[in-house]
Amino acid sequence: MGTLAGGKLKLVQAALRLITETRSLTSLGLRELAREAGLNPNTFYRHFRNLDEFGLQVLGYIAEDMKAGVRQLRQMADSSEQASHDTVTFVYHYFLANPAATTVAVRELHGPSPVLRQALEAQLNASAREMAEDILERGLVPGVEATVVHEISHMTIRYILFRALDFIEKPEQRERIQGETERFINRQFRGALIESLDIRQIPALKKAAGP
Amino acid sequence: MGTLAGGKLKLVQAALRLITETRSLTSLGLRELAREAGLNPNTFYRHFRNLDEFGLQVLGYIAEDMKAGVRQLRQMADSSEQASHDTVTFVYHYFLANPAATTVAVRELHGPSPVLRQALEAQLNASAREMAEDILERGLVPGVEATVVHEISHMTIRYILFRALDFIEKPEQRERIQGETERFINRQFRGALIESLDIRQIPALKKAAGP
DNA sequence: TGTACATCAGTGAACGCGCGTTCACTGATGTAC
DNA sequence: TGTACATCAGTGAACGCGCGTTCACTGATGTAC
Repeated sequence: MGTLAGGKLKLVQAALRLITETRSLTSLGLRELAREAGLNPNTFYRHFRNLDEFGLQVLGYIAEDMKAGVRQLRQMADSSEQASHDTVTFVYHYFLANPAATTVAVRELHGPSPVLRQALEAQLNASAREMAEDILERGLVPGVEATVVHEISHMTIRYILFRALDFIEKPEQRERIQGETERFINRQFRGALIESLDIRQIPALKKAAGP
Repeated sequence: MGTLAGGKLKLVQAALRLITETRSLTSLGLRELAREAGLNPNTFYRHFRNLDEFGLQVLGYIAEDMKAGVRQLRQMADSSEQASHDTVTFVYHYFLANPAATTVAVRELHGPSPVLRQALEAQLNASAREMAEDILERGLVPGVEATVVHEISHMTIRYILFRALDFIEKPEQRERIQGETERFINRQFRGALIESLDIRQIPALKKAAGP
């Protein structure tokens, strides 16, 4: 929030309240938002020029919140071996605590508004970069090139995000989803490790993994 | 198509024409569809009870089409080492040739209609199962357990799908996206291969990959 | 082969509704002198 | 410290529009006897 106050804040919060399992940010109407915020429809125009501008503000609000989450994450997970487990646990708990923000991100990343898509993409890329730099600084995966770490981070961020909806909506599958996500990450990095080695050092892999 | 004819077919085709970069299946209106199909709005009700039922029919239409594509895919890619490259090439070319169908799938998989989400999920699961069985029958990844092959297939299908939109919309990035997808698949299977080995056989991996 | 009837795709007019947007207005808060 | 004015968030009424839906009707095709 920070810079947001008064009616502006009320409208943004109304959006987060209205976004549920079956609603996306883009589908919210001006009158609907004003109603939920307890304001006159016209008041919307005092703060935003149109619904696209409003969407961007909501995204900004969410991004700020997520950055705080990431900063918090950086301080824990100091054991190398448990890093992926801890990270995944943390991120999914964050999603669970912020279902509206998460739903917005998932829906709009492939949604119909190019403006919002682009803004979200930029935010995800920033998160991926941060994650990669963190991994590199800590030396969590020695032997894997920096560009590859960045590529895998990029994939991982997106993978986690698009499993987040199921994680939120289907409690009975949470354990399974979390396990799959951890295996996903570990396989990516281990697979990358092999790529970087001279494969002929490892007889058992020769046949299957190719040159 | 097959069972579809006349006005029913016209409406479904109108939907595929209307779905572009900025429109999703759920966002189409009854009057809009009828207009595009050159029919009276009421004619819609002669064929569908409501828009949800219509959406399911469109999904069915698309699924039939995709199944034909998969059957075609099964007949090629007989070289083990080139399997992932060939498959990825084929699938992305299919997406490029059917942009509307692809866009529908991506958007609605995380879209606002639970009915459509569930239907799409079932179709993706079926595709993943088929892919896994194909890999197992051909013995493309010896040493990886069947359940793991299924899990990776499941992930791969989703990964490819959600990169499909970028692939379609950003021609200058196609080569990069395809390369990343191939590396994604190879890393998954190679990572899985290591998991299944006794890690102490491979000194170079000991430190990094953990117990 | 002809007649009577049912089925079915499609039409045109009309409905009530919620939407985004505009206009003129109010009252509170801040600023200049 | 007081007065005059500008700025700003919020209001209420009204607009035109496209939407989903209903009704009564038409004409073609299929079916029974």
